[in-house]
Amino acid sequence: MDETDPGGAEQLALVRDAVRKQRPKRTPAAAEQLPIARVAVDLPLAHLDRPFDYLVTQEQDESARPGCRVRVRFAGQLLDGLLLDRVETSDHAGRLGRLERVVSSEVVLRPDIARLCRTIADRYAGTFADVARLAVPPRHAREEKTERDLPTTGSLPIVDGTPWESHDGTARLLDPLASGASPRACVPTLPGADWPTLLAEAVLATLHSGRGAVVCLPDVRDVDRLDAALATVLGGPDRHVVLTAALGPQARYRAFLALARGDVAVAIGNRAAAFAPVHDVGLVAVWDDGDDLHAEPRAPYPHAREILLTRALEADAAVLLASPARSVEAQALVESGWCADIAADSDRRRRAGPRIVVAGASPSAPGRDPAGRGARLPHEAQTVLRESAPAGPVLVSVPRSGYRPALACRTCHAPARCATCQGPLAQPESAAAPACRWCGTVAADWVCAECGGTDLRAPVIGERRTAEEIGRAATGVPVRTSSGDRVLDRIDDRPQVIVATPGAEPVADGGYAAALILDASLVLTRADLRTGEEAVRRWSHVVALVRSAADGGRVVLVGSPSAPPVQALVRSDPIGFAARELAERRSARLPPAVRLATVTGPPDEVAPLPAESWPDPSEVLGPVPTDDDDVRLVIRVPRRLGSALSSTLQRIQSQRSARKAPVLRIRIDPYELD
DNA sequence: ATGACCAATTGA
DNA sequence: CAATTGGTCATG
Repeated sequence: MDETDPGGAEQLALVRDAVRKQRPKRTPAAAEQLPIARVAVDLPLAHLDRPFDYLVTQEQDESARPGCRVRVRFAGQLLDGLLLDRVETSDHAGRLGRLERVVSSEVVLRPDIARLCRTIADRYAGTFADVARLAVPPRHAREEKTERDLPTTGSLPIVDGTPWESHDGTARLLDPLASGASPRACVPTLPGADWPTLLAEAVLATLHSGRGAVVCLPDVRDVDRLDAALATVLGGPDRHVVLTAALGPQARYRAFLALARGDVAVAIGNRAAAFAPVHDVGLVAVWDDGDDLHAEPRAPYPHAREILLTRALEADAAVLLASPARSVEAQALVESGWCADIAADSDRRRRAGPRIVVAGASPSAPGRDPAGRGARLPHEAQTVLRESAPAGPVLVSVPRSGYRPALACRTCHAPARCATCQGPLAQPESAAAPACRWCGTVAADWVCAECGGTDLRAPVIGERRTAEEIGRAATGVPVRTSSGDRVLDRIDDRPQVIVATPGAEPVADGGYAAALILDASLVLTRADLRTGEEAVRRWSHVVALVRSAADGGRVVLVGSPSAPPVQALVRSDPIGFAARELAERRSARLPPAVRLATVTGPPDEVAPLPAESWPDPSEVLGPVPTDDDDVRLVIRVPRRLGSALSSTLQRIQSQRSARKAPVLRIRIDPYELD
């Protein structure tokens, strides 16, 4: 550079000036108090599942609150993050980057919920980011700008507690809840019980202690019923919010914010509500915890019951598991002494329910022989249908929807397959021709691939075809169906027959005069771990909708009288059944008696896993092929080693993700094992 | 994931 | 000898 050139020196000075002006922006003054932000960065990688520290600038000091959303630069790219905490010093040796941006100062992940996410991630061998995604709904900026709703004022209604009297729950649950204690109870609801009011009263009692409540229910219809009951019991619709994915992003975020801001203290919803940011939660409740809808289908597949039980432990809240049946998991909690069993004695149970009888049907050939003893609708069932119909609605429960949902060869009984794609054939409507359920091709001139037969039979009858059959038998009474996407919610007291699939039964205003449970044998032939438990659960829901025997209520179950699930229903003993199931799980070493994990992935990836250092003692089974080209490994350990098993699996995922190996699917205590 | 770095392998 | 590929490491 020529020193005699004044212009050049001037330019250089200008450049230096510009550089100096930029400097303070790159390393701005850090906040005076708690200048370090611990951030959970939204990364899909298991080996980076830990907080990272960033500097909070003075300008960000106000808005960078623990629990808020931030943007950070991580490994060169801009990523979303959740600010977990503000601290004075960092353990990190290197230079810290600054928070790129505080997205909003709205607190969406309080420290207590963050801790819950961490516990659940660890339990299910997943990552914090995956669980936090379940706990924090997507942001809707417009909702954040809307004015804060004023918290509902005015005094709470008095706890009436009427439905709890008959459940022996006033002194054991309602009173402790109202006085600020945290009882834990498993409650089998009585047939005919007004369960939405029962749950709403427990919520009201909790509110009286100055605490909030979270209730998870399996499907939207159950949520709607509790929603209505809460509006009545709490003296208005504003003391609780509904939180389901079905709400749509804006309404969901509005409900979420009302809870997060402390404007509302009660959250109800499906499994998505388990992480609801209710302040000072005093009660967590689950309706019908045995319903598989409570199991989250996204990784790491947590179960709403387990999330809420964990939350109750961490927040010292009360627990209420209510259901007309009893899950094996709930029974295990009762037998371990962790949960009180608030059950009416079996005598009172029987008196509350309808008279239940079993009508025999041949389990080998349901649907055949329409007149004889093996008939799908045997004589006893037809008699009850005819006698009860004038007294009110009759519910007919069938396990399958559709018309003829499965077809087989009349000669050799082989399942009928599509000539084009080998898919299963079904007859979708009364007038329709058989067609493939996979590709839709109409099977015009079907020929059995096994024996050359040309006639089809239906080993399984759906709800539509059943309605058609019953329409012929019960003349003069309207027959309607309720299933799948055409669900009836409520029906009135007039004589009518409702053919419904499990979970789609409408509530009858004055209770059903009678119910027929068809194809019980068909349901019980499935060789699944949960077959019996699931059958008792579904049938118990049907029984709960029927009038008591004193009011003429009757139930006919068509199936084998000797099958244990049928016995449990007839004797009104879902608890005894759950206890026996649990004993069987113990001797078969299956959950919940043990902790079990499945690892699924490509054969080459799963093959080296049996040599891993699993907790001791443990059992490693497989790998065995699954439906697709993957294989599955099963590892089981005693319950006390459950967390050791999870951390081993977490370590395996971390090591794999660090060397860019494909992630394996890991499930802890899966709902079913195929 | 993304990028940096290093070492081994491959090709002209 | 350069170019390419593959493994390891760190990311605040």
